[in-house]
Amino acid sequence: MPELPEVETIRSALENGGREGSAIIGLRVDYAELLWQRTLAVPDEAAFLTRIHGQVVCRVQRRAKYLDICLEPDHLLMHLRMSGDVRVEPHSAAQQKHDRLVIWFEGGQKLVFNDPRKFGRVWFVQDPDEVLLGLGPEPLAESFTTELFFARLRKHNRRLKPLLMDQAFLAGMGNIYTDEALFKAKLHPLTIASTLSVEEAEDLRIAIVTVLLEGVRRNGASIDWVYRGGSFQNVFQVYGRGGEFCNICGTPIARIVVGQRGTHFCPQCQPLKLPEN
DNA sequence: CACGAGACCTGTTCGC
DNA sequence: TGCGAACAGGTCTCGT
Repeated sequence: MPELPEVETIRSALENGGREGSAIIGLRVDYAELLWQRTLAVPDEAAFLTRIHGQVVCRVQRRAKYLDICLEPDHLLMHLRMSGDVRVEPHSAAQQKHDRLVIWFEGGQKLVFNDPRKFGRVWFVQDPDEVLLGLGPEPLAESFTTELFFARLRKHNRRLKPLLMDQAFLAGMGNIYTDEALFKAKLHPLTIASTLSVEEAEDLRIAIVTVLLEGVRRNGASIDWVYRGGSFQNVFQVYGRGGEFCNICGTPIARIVVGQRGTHFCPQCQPLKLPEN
């Protein structure tokens, strides 16, 4: 479930409390319980368990798809990868299948990292930059301007779909929002980035921001058994709609594989413009 | 530099 | 109904 809007939805719930009253600001860590070793990337388990005891949550931030739970003085960074999820519940709640890490707070609450596929990772570090340094621009930041985006696009002779999902190029886009943004910008996923005009770069930047903000507004997308109560899936234009008809022109939505990822687009609305000469 | 394949994992859905 | 194949919100590493 986790692209930028889904992670932002979780961040917001941890900071402000969702309808489940899941805010954790101000809570003090009693102890942590690591249920699957590989979930903790760094440091080693012993150091982690010792050092996190007594630390207090002061805020919860997000950078791209990373959740940054700011403790005093360290940071607990989480990446949900394909199937990770976070819950806040009373100590009395039963452990669930696929729970990988539990942070027990004083006062009766606990934070649980659950992840069926075990791809998710948690880092406990003093400086978040140790983990986040290689990330590209944050698409929802003021600094993500058309000028910046166009300049970066021009440097790559790569296809738009994999490039937009490259976290070093742009941080936070995943398979769903990339397909939806390319549809909104009327650009074929195989378009070579360096061939875009400034106008096309502007359209694409606006499409990316629009789609991400709509995702955040709808609390993300919920699909299949990985559910968090979002509703963005109800307004998908192309993602997961291969064979169905385009809402704009009625042409059947195509599904191809690009960079090992299912890629959905409308062949009519998003024609592939071959390079002149 | 750009790209494909394979790893890492479990669960659900599809096709015969 | 059953059973294996295909596929899933992500990222990393290796070989070409």
